[in-house]
Amino acid sequence: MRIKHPPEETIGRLLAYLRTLLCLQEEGVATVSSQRLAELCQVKSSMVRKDFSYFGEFGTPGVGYNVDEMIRQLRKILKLDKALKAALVGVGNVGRALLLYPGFKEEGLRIVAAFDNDPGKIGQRVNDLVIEDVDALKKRVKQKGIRLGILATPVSEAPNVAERMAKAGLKAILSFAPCQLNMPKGVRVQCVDLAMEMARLVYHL
Amino acid sequence: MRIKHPPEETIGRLLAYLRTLLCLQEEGVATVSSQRLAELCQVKSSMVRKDFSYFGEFGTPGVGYNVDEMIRQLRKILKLDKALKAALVGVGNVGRALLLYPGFKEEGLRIVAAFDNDPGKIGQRVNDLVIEDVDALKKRVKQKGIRLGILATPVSEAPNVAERMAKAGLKAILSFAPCQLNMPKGVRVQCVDLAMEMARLVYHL
DNA sequence: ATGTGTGAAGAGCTTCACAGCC
DNA sequence: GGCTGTGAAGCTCTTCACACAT
Repeated sequence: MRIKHPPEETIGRLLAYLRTLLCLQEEGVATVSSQRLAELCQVKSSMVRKDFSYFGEFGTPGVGYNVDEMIRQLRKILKLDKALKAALVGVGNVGRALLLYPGFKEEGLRIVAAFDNDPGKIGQRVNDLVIEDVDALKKRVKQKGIRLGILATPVSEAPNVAERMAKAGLKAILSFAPCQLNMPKGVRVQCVDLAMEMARLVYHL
Repeated sequence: MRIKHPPEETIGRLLAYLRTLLCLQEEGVATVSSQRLAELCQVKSSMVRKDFSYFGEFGTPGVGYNVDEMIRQLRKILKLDKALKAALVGVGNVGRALLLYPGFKEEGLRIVAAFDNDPGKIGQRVNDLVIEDVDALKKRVKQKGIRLGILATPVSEAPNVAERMAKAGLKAILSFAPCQLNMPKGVRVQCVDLAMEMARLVYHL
């Protein structure tokens, strides 16, 4: 293996495995079999082994996987082994929640700058960060070497803001605006549409 | 067609089509071809037609799809044609943002009750809603006929709270806690893991 | 001419099943 | 005995290509 690139779904599952392995580590578990890990993540054991196999051979036949080692490997594979800086644009309710969200830290992610265009918000402090004018975005991105962006403005401004973020040099954008954003090639967008997730659930009722 | 159930991916795309059709409607567009709609949603036109074909024949050869009619049909297919009530548990930063989130209304979703276990929060008003004690969850769910739940507590409490939500009679739960939740059969869980979405983006950098 | 609906082909993902290793 | 790694089979989803409708 290792020649063929893994399916996108594999990446999602590797993240789930990592989350679970961190729990096991906390409980003091030293090794885990693909079967046990699969149970905990609600997938098939062959799936776990296949997912891992895209990146190498990490297990010991007859024993399983070493928890500490596997965590290290997954962090490396998922590029979560070094801290990453992100810039947030749009400090409304969602933006504020993201600034205060504790979950990012655990994955080595830090929001190091926040922007808005509302003069009433500019200058305010949230969680050790001073909200700046969006006009300062490009400068800060360059200065701090930021590569990740989080877009949390209303839909009406999203396409416009997204373009500015791309022009500022951000290479990947996590968008909370429920709309299509067409970006220049080389800039990746991931959309989190809360109403859509909710609606998906409704469909299955 | 119509015998085979559609892939899960189709549901996600139908929601995207609906979002786009609503934009077109606002712009006063009367009809749209699968090709145009596909462009706007960044998929192939055959995909659009196939997705629709799982549920019936909605288009006119040589013309395309009537925007108003298609919106009506999609709302019906996705069960978004009647208002749905949801209960929120955990009014922290994320929970508060969700209570104030405007996007739900457009899909006919309304959060009609909010709960927390922090005595300091119980009794507070957020957006016309008084935060109640979690102990009142079951009673309110029954009383108001709520079927959807939103879980926005810290991870440490999530499994516990999820169980209470299931026992209270909620049939589907949207969880913002980054952890696996095993629910009794018949209760569906959809997890929105913000750090995971972010990490997925990092991987592709 | 233009555009839908769909069977069939193609691509991609998951599961099986077993050889090989501890 | 127990478990991993993986080719091959099986399955699902997507794309093609064309008959048919306006």
